[in-house]
Amino acid sequence: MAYRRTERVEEQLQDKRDRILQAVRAVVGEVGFRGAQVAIVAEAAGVATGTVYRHFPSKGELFAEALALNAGHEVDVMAAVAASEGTAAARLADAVRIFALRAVLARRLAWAMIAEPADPEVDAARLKYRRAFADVIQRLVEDGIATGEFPAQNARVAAAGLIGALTEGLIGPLAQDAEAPPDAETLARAITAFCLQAVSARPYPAATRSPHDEE
Amino acid sequence: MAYRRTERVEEQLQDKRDRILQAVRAVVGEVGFRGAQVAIVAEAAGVATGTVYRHFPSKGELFAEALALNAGHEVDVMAAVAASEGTAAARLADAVRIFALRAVLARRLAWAMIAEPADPEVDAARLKYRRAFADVIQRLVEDGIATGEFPAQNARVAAAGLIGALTEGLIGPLAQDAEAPPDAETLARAITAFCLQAVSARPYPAATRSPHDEE
DNA sequence: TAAAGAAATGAATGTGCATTCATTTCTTGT
DNA sequence: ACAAGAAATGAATGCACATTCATTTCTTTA
Repeated sequence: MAYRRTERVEEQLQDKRDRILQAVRAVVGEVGFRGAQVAIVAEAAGVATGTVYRHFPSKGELFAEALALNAGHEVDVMAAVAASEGTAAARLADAVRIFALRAVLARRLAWAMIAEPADPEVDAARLKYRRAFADVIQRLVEDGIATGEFPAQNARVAAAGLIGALTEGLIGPLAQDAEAPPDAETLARAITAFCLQAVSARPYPAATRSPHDEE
Repeated sequence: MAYRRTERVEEQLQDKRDRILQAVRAVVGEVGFRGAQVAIVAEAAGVATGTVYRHFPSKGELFAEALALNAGHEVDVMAAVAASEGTAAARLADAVRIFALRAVLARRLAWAMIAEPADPEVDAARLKYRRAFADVIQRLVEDGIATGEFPAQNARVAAAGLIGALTEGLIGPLAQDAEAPPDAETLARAITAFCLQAVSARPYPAATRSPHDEE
């Protein structure tokens, strides 16, 4: 025998893998998932097309992992904010505001991560991380309820609602082709204000009429 | 000359066009955009593949028009509810609840319309109708502010937030592959409660009340 | 009933990319 | 320095569908 996978090679391999993932991030951040074809990513990573397939089984899985990397990081950031000092309301406001701020500062990438059509694997990953974000927020809402800062409410539904409000608020402005760029701070603040208000309010006594249930 | 496009032919043509659009609706409602290929739609419409292209310039535009048809109808329904009698709060609650209810009752279709990855043309149409929904809601919020039912707030942001909350609340449950089907009524009610609370925002008197005396 | 024009047909074509794989380049132990 | 194995390469392949278009069927007027 005359070859053993040495430590050094192992590292180079890992390194190349990382570079490919980074390249996905870079390319997607520039041309979105739609424009991100494997050959382009490979070129951006300084690697041949075929090499990509020595590290990832398919385009879908590669992209899904790249998304997981980013989303995972954002979840960590949010979780860190959520774990900081202060009232639940303040921490919730910070979590939302910082998420929004970061998204607006990397528009194209954020849009791709949040909303751009992509392979099913990518969509699955998105779902998973949406849930992760929602969990962080849900805990904050529960904290707030426990301390009496927020009224009793279904924290699970509220968390989903906040995530929805957050992404919707971001997608509108983000989807524009780079024009009409609302000031990042302003946008983030407006969204934050809504989110905070949304969980702070005392629940409205459920209205129950039922006309209009047509068809 | 020996041929003139008569009234009857005109009607048959229009009719065929409509049938194709209906077929898109049916197919997408069953297998989603992903599975809806032109040949299948044509078959469902009882028409040859090529015929589709005598009525629509491309798959993307066909599907976008089909989406516009559905979304337009839903906007109308919501607008009708919004224009009915009652307080702004009650009308808002009904608008949201009925939208949610209708969506859950046609899960697959709703998911496709709201969130499934699709051609860029379809995405553009989606954006447009999201704005239409948001406009209806925005007006309700403004009404409520005017009557003092809701506190002063940025109605535009609030409307976007509600749409986001609504769709997010729906997508989670809707994205599941038909399993874990939460009771439609219950889900719709939970989402509605959140949405109403979100804009109602009577500041919660944190210090002076026990958090458990409502619910 | 025939000729002129449209509309419908669906098999064949074209395209855009992901994926493969025969060949080349690099690593390692002797 | 060499042989044995791995890893990298990128041109060639394959595939899934949208789209086309030569042919057929239908409609209309004279």
